[in-house]
Amino acid sequence: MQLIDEDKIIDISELFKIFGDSTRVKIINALIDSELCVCEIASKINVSQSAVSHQLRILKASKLVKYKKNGNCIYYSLADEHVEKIFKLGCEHINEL
Amino acid sequence: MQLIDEDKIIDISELFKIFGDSTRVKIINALIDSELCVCEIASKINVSQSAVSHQLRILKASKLVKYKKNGNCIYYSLADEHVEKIFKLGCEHINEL
DNA sequence: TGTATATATGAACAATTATTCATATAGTTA
DNA sequence: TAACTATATGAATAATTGTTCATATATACA
Repeated sequence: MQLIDEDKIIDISELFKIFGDSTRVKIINALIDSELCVCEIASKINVSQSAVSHQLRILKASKLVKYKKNGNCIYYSLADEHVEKIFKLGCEHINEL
Repeated sequence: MQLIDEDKIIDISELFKIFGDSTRVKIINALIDSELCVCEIASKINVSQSAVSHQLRILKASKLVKYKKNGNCIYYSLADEHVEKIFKLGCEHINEL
């Protein structure tokens, strides 16, 4: 007997799909320590501003990051503790292989 | 200061990529309850035998499932408690959105 | 107002990937 | 051995997706 219906399964796979790209994971990893603006993220993870912006859009749409304006910079941070939890569980698994 | 190097980030994203497909998540969900052979999985989640077999190959290669032979059936089960943990954390996140 | 900086976005392209279909392999049983 | 069942796999196809490049938008500051 399955407790989880098909729609939810798709939502879950969509969630993990977001974590399934190295640029996005780099962004998430960078934001664990502190909130950062777009160009700080780009330089920290060594990815073009455009690519970071495209990926932030996806992270934003999935509500995995939040942001606030400050001057003409936009500071991004992780949306909630779930994001870090999922990321860290992934780390753990990798470390134990 | 990042604690996690680039190689590991890629490994982590590769791991989540595996969870980022609904057929694979359906298989994982089906295997939480009990071990199942290929055709049982296929009929339980309503996906063709070939598609299930292709995805099991990927899950096997990532060491997320293990298997044993019994007669001419091959029974698959989740490799370790991490797999279920990651899946359930994904569920939790979805349920709280 | 004009210039510089920060961010977002559309289009194009390349690469990856999941499914289907056909078929191969292997074990079981009559 | 022959027929049947279970599983795996290669090739082809369609769809998705990440990056780049060019450019748009918006804010700050001189």
